[in-house]
Amino acid sequence: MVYRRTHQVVKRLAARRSAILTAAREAAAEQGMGAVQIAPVAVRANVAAGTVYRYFPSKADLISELIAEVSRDELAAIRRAADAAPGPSSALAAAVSTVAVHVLSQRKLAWGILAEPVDVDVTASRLASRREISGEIAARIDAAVRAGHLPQQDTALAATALLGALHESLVGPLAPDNLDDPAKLRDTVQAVTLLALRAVGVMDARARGLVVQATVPAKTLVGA
Amino acid sequence: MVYRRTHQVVKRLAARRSAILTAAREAAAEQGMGAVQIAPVAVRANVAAGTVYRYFPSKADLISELIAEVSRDELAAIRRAADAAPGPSSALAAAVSTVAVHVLSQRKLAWGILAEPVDVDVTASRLASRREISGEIAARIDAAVRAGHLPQQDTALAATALLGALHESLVGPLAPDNLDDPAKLRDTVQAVTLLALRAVGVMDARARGLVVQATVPAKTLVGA
DNA sequence: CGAAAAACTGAACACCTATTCAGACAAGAA
DNA sequence: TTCTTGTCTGAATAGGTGTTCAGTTTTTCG
Repeated sequence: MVYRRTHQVVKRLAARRSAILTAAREAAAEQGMGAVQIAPVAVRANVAAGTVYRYFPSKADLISELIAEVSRDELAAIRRAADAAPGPSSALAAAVSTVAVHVLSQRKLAWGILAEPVDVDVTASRLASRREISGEIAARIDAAVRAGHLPQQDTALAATALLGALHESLVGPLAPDNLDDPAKLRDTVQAVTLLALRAVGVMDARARGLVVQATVPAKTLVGA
Repeated sequence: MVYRRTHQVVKRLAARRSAILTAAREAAAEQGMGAVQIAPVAVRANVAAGTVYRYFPSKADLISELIAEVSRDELAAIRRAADAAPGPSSALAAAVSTVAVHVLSQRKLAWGILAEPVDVDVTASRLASRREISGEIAARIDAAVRAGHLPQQDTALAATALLGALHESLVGPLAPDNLDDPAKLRDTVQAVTLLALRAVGVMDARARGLVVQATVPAKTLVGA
């Protein structure tokens, strides 16, 4: 008489949950956060509207989890890129240009995660997301400072400022608009990376070198 | 039989319009854009809800005008500060630290104007506001470049990035929270101004000097 | 003053989408 | 198979706020 979830059911439940999240992510990536509405997302995920509520207590929770998921992916990418760099300064350069490239390649999604007005309260998860990414950048700046490559500074403030600069200039309302051209995109990534590195105190000449180093692998990856 | 507006009436109408805008601005400054709702604003301005619609076609128009108004004030302050500076580099420093001080002294309002989620569409006026301010900063960067104080660069992109850095680090969700302490506030303004100047290519040592110069008048003004 | 025009009022309306829930359906145990 | 528990459905509900508009007050002018 005890009803126990069979393995098959557990798998189906997980798949559904994931399908809903994916549907939400796709909607956000295609049309922005505004398009993440329960009914359309449910249709996209092949479930009824009510079903969504068996997996997420509320729309706010759904979006929060979406934000957390994207944020995890982003953080992992940043770490991978930075850890592969030869030293602290180029690790910082790699981290920054990774953020730039990612943000640019998913502009709608990035804007949605970061700043797009949403009708439900997602401040907490947005805050958490920023904390994670900013913390990682701060750690990289700190490493470069400790290595004597950068002047002493408030690394948390600097990291936040860098991210603000990247976001506003790349996905903000004043962002350049012809970034579909790969060459233009690369130039823009290099330009903002250069600004970021100089901001924390890398000398102009050295910064230019780091930027090129950090961008080349990105290019080859895209080409591969 | 032709009804013509008497001078007195014209004045009263203008006063009402202004009262409504002021009410909206106060609400935004105290509790954020979310508090700018027709009914409460009407109460604050001592009119009925319906009356608001005799002055503004829609809530979106009301908020748009609020944004434009604040933006005009801001732009004027930036120009004043920059024009009073002795040279292009210190004009840039003055412009940047003016933005920083203003944003910090009206944090809720700034956040509302810049990035707070609003239920109506205000993208157009936010865009215009950003364009104005960013254009002004870009012009100042350009002047410094032409004077040979800064390396050649995409000044529009740089200006946008600088503003993003200021906003995110000063009124974003990760902004430091104990900025009511004047000393801490001054340090923060100086820190972000320093980041901004270095970002566009000012040498560290020179940047530090400019920052101090640009911040001292601000301090004395506050004290006056 | 009295008529006409404008301005104002505020309660009622409209709209939109998240959320609910009673009934239908599927899956496990006996 | 049959009973029970779990899951799904989707139409109906709920709640909140921008907007309207018929009626009231104020203003102009002969």
